[in-house]
Amino acid sequence: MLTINLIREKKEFLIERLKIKNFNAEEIINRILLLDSSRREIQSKTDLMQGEMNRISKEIGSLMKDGKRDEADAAKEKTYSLKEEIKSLSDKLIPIDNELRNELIRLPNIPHESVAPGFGADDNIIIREGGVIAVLPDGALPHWDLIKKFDIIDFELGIKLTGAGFPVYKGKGAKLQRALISFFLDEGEKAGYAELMPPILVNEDSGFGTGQLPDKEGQMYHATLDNFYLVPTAEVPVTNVYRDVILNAEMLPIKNIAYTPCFRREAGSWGAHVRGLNRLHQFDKVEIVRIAHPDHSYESLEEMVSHVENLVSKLGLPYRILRLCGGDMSFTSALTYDFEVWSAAQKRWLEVSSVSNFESFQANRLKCRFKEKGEKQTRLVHTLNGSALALPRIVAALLENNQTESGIKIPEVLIPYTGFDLIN
RNA sequence: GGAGAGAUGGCAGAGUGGUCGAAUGCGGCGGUCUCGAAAACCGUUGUUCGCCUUCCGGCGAACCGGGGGUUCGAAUCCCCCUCUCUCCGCCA
Repeated sequence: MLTINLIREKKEFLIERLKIKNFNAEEIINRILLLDSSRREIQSKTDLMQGEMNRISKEIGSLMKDGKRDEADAAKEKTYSLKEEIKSLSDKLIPIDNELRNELIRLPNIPHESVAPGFGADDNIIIREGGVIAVLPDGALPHWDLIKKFDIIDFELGIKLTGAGFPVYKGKGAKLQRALISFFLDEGEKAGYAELMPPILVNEDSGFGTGQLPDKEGQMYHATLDNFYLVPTAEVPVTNVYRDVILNAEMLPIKNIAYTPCFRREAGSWGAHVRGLNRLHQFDKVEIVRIAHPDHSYESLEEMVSHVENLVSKLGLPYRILRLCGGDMSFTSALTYDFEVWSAAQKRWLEVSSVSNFESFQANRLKCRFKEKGEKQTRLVHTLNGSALALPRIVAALLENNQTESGIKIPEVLIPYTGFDLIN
């Protein structure tokens, strides 16, 4: 959610910038400014009247104390009409406040100045590539055949237990999951991220804080009996740790890392390219989250990108980093880098991480602020997060890229975690 | 699941209708003292909104779990909701 101050001060700038996200904000912003000015007008009036009311009430109090009943009664007379006016004014304020809020949450975050215009994946800009794209031998298999061949992930069994998109990991497949999670967490810890293991069910306030609610509720599984949502990413519980919190500037940046399973309904997004591990309803992911000082959040973003880059290169996967164009960025993001790894048998790039700076957009919803030492004024923090990393497509790429005649070779860095160096 | 108790400022904890935004203690910040520190003493100490102000700031309103009500006036009375704790039951 953008702050009302920014909208008041930089209307034209906002309208221009939001065009980069292919969003026409003019109408909404005009409506917001109109609502805002009537809100303030009513607020000023009611404040004045309420002040008068408070004065009279105090007066009545002291008159009563002095036993001047008649004068007190006369003062009471004065309050009746005043009270009615206040009531009718504040009744007017309620729908205005509600509409203002509803309009405010419809505005997407403004893209960073480096974000290029565009409509989709084709307009994203490759900013860096790394690793070597291996040439596979004849007869190389896509990962959905490999997992059957080695019996390490069972989709049919998952369908029996739950439904499509809930695979069962078996044997070395299960152990590979554990190994990757531990590896990612350990690398994060080395880079100074403090680990959290949060709940994977969250309440409505948390869903609102990070921007999943109210608009994207169809993407989350909803436990209606208790009104909890299954987390689509650890971003939700971890970022909400800092909801309604005022931090000291010296505490920034806060760096957290968390592993959680992630649950996504993916309603309507099933189509081509979703075979095997490419898209699941439940998957594992390690997420890094930062709460940063607004003056330094882009340094944080760069550090997070380097961290993720380090992970994929340690795993020996060919990768590329994209800066998303305006049209491909999420509603809440100001700048997003996507990481893709090369899937040798599918011959396509698979997205394995998305690292974003939300600037103060989430912080404003979360009411996460900080105070500079000695300052009275609070400011909104910047929030950032990134996958480091999401497992399924990493596994897909590892299986496909590392297949040999004798089996699938485990990357060097994972062997201490798996305890084996070959899946065969 | 059954029975009871409670929710007050960063924390602890008073306050049952009239200067209560809220006693007191702790903590935090500033100062005195000190070579320095501790102790002691003095001062200060929340958030949001609105109006005014070039800055510092000033004035007003709201906030005592959330929402509604009674009243000239509510932390205090009434109703609803949420959450927490204790005991019993069940249980990884």
